[in-house]
Amino acid sequence: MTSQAADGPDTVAASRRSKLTREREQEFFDAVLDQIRACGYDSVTMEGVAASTRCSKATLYRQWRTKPQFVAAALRASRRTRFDGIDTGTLADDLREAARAAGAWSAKDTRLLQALGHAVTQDPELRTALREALIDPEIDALKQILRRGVERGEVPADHPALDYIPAQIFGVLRARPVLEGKDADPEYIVRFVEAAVLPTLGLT
Amino acid sequence: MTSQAADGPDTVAASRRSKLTREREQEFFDAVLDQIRACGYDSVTMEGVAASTRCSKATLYRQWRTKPQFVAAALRASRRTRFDGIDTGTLADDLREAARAAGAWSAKDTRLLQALGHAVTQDPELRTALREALIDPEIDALKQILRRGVERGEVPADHPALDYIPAQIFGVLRARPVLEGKDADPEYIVRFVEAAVLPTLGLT
DNA sequence: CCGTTTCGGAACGGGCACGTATCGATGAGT
DNA sequence: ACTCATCGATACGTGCCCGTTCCGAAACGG
Repeated sequence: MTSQAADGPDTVAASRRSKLTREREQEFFDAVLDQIRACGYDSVTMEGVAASTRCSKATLYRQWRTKPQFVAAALRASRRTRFDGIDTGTLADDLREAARAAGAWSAKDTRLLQALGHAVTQDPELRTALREALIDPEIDALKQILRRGVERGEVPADHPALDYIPAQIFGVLRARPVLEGKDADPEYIVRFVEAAVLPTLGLT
Repeated sequence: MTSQAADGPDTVAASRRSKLTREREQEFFDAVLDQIRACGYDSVTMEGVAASTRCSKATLYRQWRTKPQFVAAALRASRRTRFDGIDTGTLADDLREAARAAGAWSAKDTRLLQALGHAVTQDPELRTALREALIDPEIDALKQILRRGVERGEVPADHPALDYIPAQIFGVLRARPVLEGKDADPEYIVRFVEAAVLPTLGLT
């Protein structure tokens, strides 16, 4: 009893219209995202997710009306701040740190982005869910890093390359698997920042 | 008669095991690539292609055994050198020219790349067809531009940023639609090259 | 000019996945 | 201890698409 209450008293008391625990729900989300990474969005089936989590298809449809809504919920639940809260004091080190985080970040989420890349253009809800889960938080964090650098006077506010830096890092991250067939590891992306981004900004 | 012979006498005389003309074949290819851009790879159906080109499904299956093989053939047929043969004499202008070409290039082929992005990880034949049709030719042309610049002494051969330039341009090209929701037009990508790439290489 | 071949059209069998409905079992709340 | 909602399992109806097959019609080729 006491051990079960460790989940948090109000967690259960709070309006849970379902008997599924949060952990159980997260199993469904992990399963569907894993299958999307492996087989692509279209090839993922509710039946497959139900089978791999040993739950009933009916259960999934009771909680989420349809497959896109289910996937969107999974994305929203996996929303995490990954390289947020970086603040070393200098722009160069902040960017290096962000690059390192992005490199570690890359492997799984790049796959997810790739697999959802086209599905997202069809379903608006899926689109916003993906943006809010994987894209906007990181881009915003990056922009904040840059803004702090500008405020410290490390780089002029109207530096023409500033606007392109998020697209550059995101782009290179996603381009390497296509061009070289390897995932973009931290070493690769840090080296890129030091070789291309920092010199452009006049740092180092 | 004479006007029909304008197709080329040997074009017909050459071993065409099929009654389909090259132009007719290209209609099929254009149709399937258009549908892929519009609906994604998985959603494309042989029935849809047959209907939109007013041919029989049987005809498609007579020429190509299966859907991936058909799409791969379409990709191989659409293989074109886009920004090849650029040679202005200076590295900076070559890169500007390549950027302009890439910007015009982008709209349709970025969509195709996006739509095929995941399907390609499943089917090796599709993968090589896509690489040979859309990726390798452009990357090779870009590398040649850079190599000529090195040979002219405009940039040191061991410049650390050199290796990243193809990935940068490709990456930024594909990143903008995701981050900003607009296609990367020539103006955008040329501005990027001038703001970020050229300064990094020490070219003003 | 006539046989042969491939064309376009249509129907078919098979499989698969969506989303629904039914049914006993189980666990929570009173 | 009893009730009731939700669980997992399963079966079902529907629609879609693959790949095949059959059928005239039309176009080559000799």
